[in-house]
Amino acid sequence: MRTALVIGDFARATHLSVKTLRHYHRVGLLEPAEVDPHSGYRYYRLDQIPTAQVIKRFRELDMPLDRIAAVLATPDPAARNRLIAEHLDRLESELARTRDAVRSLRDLLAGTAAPIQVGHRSVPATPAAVVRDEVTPETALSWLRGALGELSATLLAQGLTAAGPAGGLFPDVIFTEQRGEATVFLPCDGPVQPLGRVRPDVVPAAELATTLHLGAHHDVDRAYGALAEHVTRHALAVDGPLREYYLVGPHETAEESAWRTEIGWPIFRAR
Amino acid sequence: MRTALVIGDFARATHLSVKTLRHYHRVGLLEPAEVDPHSGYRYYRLDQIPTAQVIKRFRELDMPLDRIAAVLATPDPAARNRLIAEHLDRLESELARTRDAVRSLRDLLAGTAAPIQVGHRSVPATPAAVVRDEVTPETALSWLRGALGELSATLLAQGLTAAGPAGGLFPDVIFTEQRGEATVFLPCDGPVQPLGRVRPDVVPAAELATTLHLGAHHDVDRAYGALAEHVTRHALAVDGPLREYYLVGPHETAEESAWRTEIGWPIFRAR
DNA sequence: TTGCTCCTCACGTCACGTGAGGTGGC
DNA sequence: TTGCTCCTCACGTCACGTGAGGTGGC
Repeated sequence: MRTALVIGDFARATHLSVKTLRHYHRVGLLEPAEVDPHSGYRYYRLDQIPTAQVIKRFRELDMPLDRIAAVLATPDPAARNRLIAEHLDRLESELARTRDAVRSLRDLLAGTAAPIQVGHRSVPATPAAVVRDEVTPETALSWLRGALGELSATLLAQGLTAAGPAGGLFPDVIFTEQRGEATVFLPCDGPVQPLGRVRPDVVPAAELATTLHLGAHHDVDRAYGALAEHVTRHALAVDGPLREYYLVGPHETAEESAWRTEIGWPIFRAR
Repeated sequence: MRTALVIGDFARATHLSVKTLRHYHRVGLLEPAEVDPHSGYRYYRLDQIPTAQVIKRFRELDMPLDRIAAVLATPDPAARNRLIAEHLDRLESELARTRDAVRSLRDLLAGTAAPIQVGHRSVPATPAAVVRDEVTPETALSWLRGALGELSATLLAQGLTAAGPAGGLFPDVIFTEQRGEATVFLPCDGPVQPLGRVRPDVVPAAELATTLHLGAHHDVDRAYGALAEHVTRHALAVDGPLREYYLVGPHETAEESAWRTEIGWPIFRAR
């Protein structure tokens, strides 16, 4: 009992604030070794200091409290390391995103970005293999990567050939509501058999205002902005999903700077 | 009027959600060009798209909304760039912090960190030049840097010589309440004249449990934990500010890995 | 006229911090 | 006994998201 620490002592020992320690108790992340049932005083043991330090490190890495709890509750070191590695991966991709955002911000502010060319194009109805799923803007990119991979693999397995570049359909609600049902498709020269998430379907014909976006996908909003401006200025707006064609995409190369994406915005039929 | 966009169109054009746009209106960050007084409908102009894109980029860099508003309200490009550079600096130091935390976490989990040696030491009352300020754990390090610089410069200017390593006094409340009045001191061989934040004072004598912390300051909590454990286990605890001596510190080298800090925890007089 | 889009309002989320008002331990 | 430390409870912060209930525009 002489080695029990009241909350203030434990705060000094761990550099976690008293408020934080109470919060961790409330949510069950770090329970005091003993709580006086009368006074409510929390008592911590010395051997809880290392646990508190580990929690503190995870928080410095912005790991959510429930994930920290999950890590601490995982006794198997391999499974535990997997959870940690996952988080470090997430951190790293966030870091990459930050780097991209810095570069993109510099471009925007410097006004050095190339002006965006808008053209018009008619696409016919096209038989294709498709994957359809509920996505959010954050999950969209990795979902796209996986779905494109699955489509290519399925066509290959069924002896079919791609009859054009892969593409995607994104209904408005994805942008206004931050989630909705997106479609990726890969046109093919014969009917695909349903397998996994892959289904046969026909991508509808469309009249599109288009622009070509070069490089990584994270700053396509400039292309979208340019199309929106064009379509509005010329009073061409019409309902329908936004469309992307992956001329060079994640299924061809991991080198994002080499990607070429055609963005299409639905418009009135030109003639 | 034909070029006005309702909120959903503007969301599609900018990839900001409708909820987000309403929020930005509420807080005054991005006001619609027009609001119908009857229906409350928000109308945006095409030339607001670039502004929205800039805001989006800043948000991807986690800049707080009020700072973004400040940047947008700053017409002078130089002042504007200063605000942005400031934020990028903050980002960078956070990045460094993250890297440190990853390394430190690995050490903790691997258990490869060297065991921490605790000793006892008696320090006499010492005349010194001091700077005292309200600090929080986050601001502590940069405050320390500045105050140490000011102390060295002031002694030099007054023809005085440091009579020992610089140090700091940190009362309990800084750790339990996340803020409090800290003191940095630099012992000197004569009475310093008050100048700037610098005052003469006497650093009180103390009996200390001590340990030597090598390297950057961010993982001193391991040293604190070890001292807390030692002091508790041997029932030596006594009230008083925690103490640090910067044997090699930020005023000598910017290379954090070279820093040597003695951490002192007040204890009962040994004899 | 239908139904889609827009509106407001109140509340939720996450990880705490703030502060009031009060009790307990040495 | 004093005063410091502890307690709970309710509310605030930040940047939105959720969802109910209702109106407006084409």
